[in-house]
Amino acid sequence: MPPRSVLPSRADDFAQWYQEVVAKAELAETGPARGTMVIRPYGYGLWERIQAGMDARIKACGAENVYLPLFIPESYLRREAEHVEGFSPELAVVTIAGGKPLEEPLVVRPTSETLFGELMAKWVQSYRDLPLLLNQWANVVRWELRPRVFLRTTEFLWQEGHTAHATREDAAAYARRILHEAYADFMVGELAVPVLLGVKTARERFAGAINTMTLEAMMGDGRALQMGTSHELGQNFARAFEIDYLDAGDELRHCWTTSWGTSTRMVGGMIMCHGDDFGLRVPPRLAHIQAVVLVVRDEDGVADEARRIAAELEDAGVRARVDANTATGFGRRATDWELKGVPVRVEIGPRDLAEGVVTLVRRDRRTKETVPAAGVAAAVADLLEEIQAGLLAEAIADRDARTSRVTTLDDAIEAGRSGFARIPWDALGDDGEATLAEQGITVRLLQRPDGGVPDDLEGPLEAVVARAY
RNA sequence: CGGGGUGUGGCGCAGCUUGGUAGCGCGCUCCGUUCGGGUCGGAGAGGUCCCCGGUUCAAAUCCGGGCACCCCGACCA
Repeated sequence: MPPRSVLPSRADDFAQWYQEVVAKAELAETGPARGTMVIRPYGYGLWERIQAGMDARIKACGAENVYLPLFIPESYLRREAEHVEGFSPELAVVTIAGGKPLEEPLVVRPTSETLFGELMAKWVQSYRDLPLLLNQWANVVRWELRPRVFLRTTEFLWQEGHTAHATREDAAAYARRILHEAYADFMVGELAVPVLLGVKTARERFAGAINTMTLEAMMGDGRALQMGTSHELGQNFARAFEIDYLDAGDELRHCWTTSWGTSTRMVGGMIMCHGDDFGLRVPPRLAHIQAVVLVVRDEDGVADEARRIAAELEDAGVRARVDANTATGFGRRATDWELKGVPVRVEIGPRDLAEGVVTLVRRDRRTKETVPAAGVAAAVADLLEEIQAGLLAEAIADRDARTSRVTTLDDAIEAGRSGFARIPWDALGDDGEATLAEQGITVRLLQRPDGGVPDDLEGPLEAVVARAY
């Protein structure tokens, strides 16, 4: 008998579906304070994998990790006019400490450009100190109007990179390097989320940046999610914080800085991109448990055999776990692992043991297959690769099926309600963008017609418009 | 801020119109049974009915005031 679906139909209410999956898969729950989130052990396991994968790529791009304070003097934020204007509505500010009103309020960091600016100004003296490539893993706070678990929480975990360069070209190249080699590489390669890369319009640009680049993914309901950003900050912060250096000709010059970030939102994006009505589908390369060996009933040494198989899987490089908790019914456990999205289940019972076989179940298609117990480790390893590639292919096909090419504003509004619409930027422009916004549709990014990331806004550009989370 | 809605065991809810011993499902504990896709039966534990005040013999229920939260719209990684 097939299990009843534990989730509401996706067509009913995707946001509700998402909340249900997050709660039932034991990833996270709402925290005690408004808009905050408690990440549960299973959810944190996924986050740790994301963090490790991203950290390795960032380091490969030459950046080093640092840790800066949580509190920022309010005056720091004021130094860059656009920056403070952009963030002031969503700041949490400490005005009392030690039982007394503070002389200067402390802002709980919403992002750390100002703090990095202050410190970089001290650390950079000469062109020999450049480029200065820094990264920080930290929590930040933004008092958003409408929080959503993983996607937009009041407090969230992220990495924020901050760099200083001698020239505009060097800064621009580095911001793009992070975009491609760290962010896109990880999201496509491990999360199996096919992101579109491009630049933001002036309207959507980061507060204080001269150029904002983005990675946009399509969720299972056709809405867009920004999975990460990389900003060129020009000399705005260098001027405000006096991040200056002496060049080889003894001339004092402002640096060119960048900042870039990705967050726990990636967990949410992964869930909403791949999840189905039976719960999560975690891409194998990301999964902290890639295969669970499920003991149907512990008779005739089934549990011992399960442990042996798990050890064999580990030897083959598969992150495996044994579920011998037979006090809980088999159906219950099977459904729980399915809900958690573990890519492969190896089920073994007395009958299998007697016949020298196991039952292999792949989560992505929910299909079962009986295979000899002898070669199961190699079979699982192969299957994981196949599932990884399959999830990406499925996500690409789904996105492309929901992407239309249009040439008029009306068609863009229509198509943007349920998916992505590509429209020549000339046909839209600032006015068209404003009209779209009234309909709840935004320009997610601008691209070259061939999908490339533009270096400037000259020449032909295509806008991708959609509803966003 | 605008528009809707809800506060009742851990979670999800009914009861309120028409006042009269506080209930149901899930979860939890114990016993038995079942175990190859969320077994079944039985016995239990667990509640200031959001808060304050009023009406009444009697308030989860009616009246007044307050508080909190959720959903939809504008914001964001």
